[in-house]
Amino acid sequence: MASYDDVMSLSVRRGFLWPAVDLYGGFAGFYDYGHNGFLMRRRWEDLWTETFLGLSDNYYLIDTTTILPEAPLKASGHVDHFSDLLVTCTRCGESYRGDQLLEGATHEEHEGLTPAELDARIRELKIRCPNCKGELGPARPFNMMFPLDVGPTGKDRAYLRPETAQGVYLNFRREFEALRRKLPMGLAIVGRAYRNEISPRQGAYRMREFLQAELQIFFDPATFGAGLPFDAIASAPVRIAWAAEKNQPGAHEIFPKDLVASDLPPWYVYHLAAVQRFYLDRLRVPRDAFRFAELDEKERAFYNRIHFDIQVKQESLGGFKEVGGVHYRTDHDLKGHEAMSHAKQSVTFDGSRLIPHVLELSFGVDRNVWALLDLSYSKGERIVLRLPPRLAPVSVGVFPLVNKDGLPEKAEALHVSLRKRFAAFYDDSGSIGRRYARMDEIGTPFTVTVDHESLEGKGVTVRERDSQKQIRLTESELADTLTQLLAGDKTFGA
RNA sequence: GCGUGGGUAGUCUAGCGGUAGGACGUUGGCCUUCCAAGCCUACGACGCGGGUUCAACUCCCGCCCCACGCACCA
Repeated sequence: MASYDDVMSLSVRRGFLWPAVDLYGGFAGFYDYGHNGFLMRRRWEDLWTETFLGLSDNYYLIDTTTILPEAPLKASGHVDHFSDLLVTCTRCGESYRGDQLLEGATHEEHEGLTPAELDARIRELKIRCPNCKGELGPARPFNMMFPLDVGPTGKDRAYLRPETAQGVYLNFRREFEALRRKLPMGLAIVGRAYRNEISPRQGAYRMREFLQAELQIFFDPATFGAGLPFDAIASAPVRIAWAAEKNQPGAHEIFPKDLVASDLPPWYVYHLAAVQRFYLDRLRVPRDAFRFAELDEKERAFYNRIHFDIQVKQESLGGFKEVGGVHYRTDHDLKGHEAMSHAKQSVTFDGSRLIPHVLELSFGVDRNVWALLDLSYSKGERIVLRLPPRLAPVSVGVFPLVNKDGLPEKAEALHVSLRKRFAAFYDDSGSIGRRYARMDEIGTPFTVTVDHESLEGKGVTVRERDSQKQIRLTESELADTLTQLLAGDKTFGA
């Protein structure tokens, strides 16, 4: 059980994460990673990449610009749907979205109005503040995207990308050609995205600059399901909370075939199972702390036909919180870019001509890092970060038992040799217990101690973080055994 | 953005209109044969800006930042 302050305090103290620019009082919505946070994050990204690119031989990482001109973001719908006109009540100060006020009054859709047009309509319809009946102030544009003026004249309107996905869609045709016209084709980006959140909150949970890891899978809906090894996931139930239950704490355990029976496409269910396996098996998230939460039609974006959030239960954030999503975006994005750019996005594959559909596996990297810090945090006599070994910033700590009799020299030599294969860290400061405690706090799974017996060729001790138990290994077997322990191929003490 | 509460070393915290104290951590040393021991040593803070005052960390104003609630989160 970790409170928000527990996680943040450890993060700051041990070099994981802290508010950016705090020298100048901070900068809301922006966080910096320290040395351990960066290592842990990179290990998460590596594991993510290995897992999801591993779903197919035709899935790859690409990297695209973080600044996009206006046109593609108009095509994607972000310029119109990500920008709202806000109207503030002059009496009670409450703010409303202009289009929603008009819709409430006329039951018609109102999009693309200028601020002046909206003001005129509000006067015409005599709309008052729904909260206090006060007079409404002038409309002002609010854009969730950060606008930029590119070039010397500043006339080329551009934005920081609000999601990495568009970079993939813009490169679909190039990659389809370069990857020799095969479907399904997967293109992933791990990179930064930017949203001008109205009120950033809860540390790394809602930030204005954040990292996404997104895999866009392009496929033919007619054949995608048949090409997937559905049997491989059929026996494991998937944890689901339906839209109506999202404020309840639990989840149903539903077998894949029953999800298909409830109208989800087999290929969609297959990917839910793959995502769940990533969380439960690779990230070692406790089963009851993981679920998919369905979004109903009102909640999901207009282009998503099917949308389940990936949620992880975090004490520090007050329960199940979104860390990613599985989105069936249909052919919305490619169609939009075709219409705007006039560049054909349809392709011929297996004898049929189509604009591929897209399944997006989307993950907030910072949110995932935070969730793992939260879940790993355990506090007894001392704080222990029970990270999965793959994610720990340091894999092996190396210590001399005492600082005399040549033990430091021997331990340092061992450290130098272990460094070639592991993220190893040497420490001879303070007592041995203190050094174990320091390693526990950053989640180092194993520590090796050189003692007097080591000088006599009787090996070294290896301590396991979670059990605090020790075994003695000869120096010749040490490296291979550590490799097996870290990979989970061997159980400690066995 | 609105409301409530808050901001003192790296972390946690005491305090006062007049020299800012502690604990833990960190540094260096002594000691030490396995889990934050002990002794010595050193480093280290009043979020920012303005005002009142002989004097402001303390009172007043503005801003920034944080948590929580509301709103927002295509």
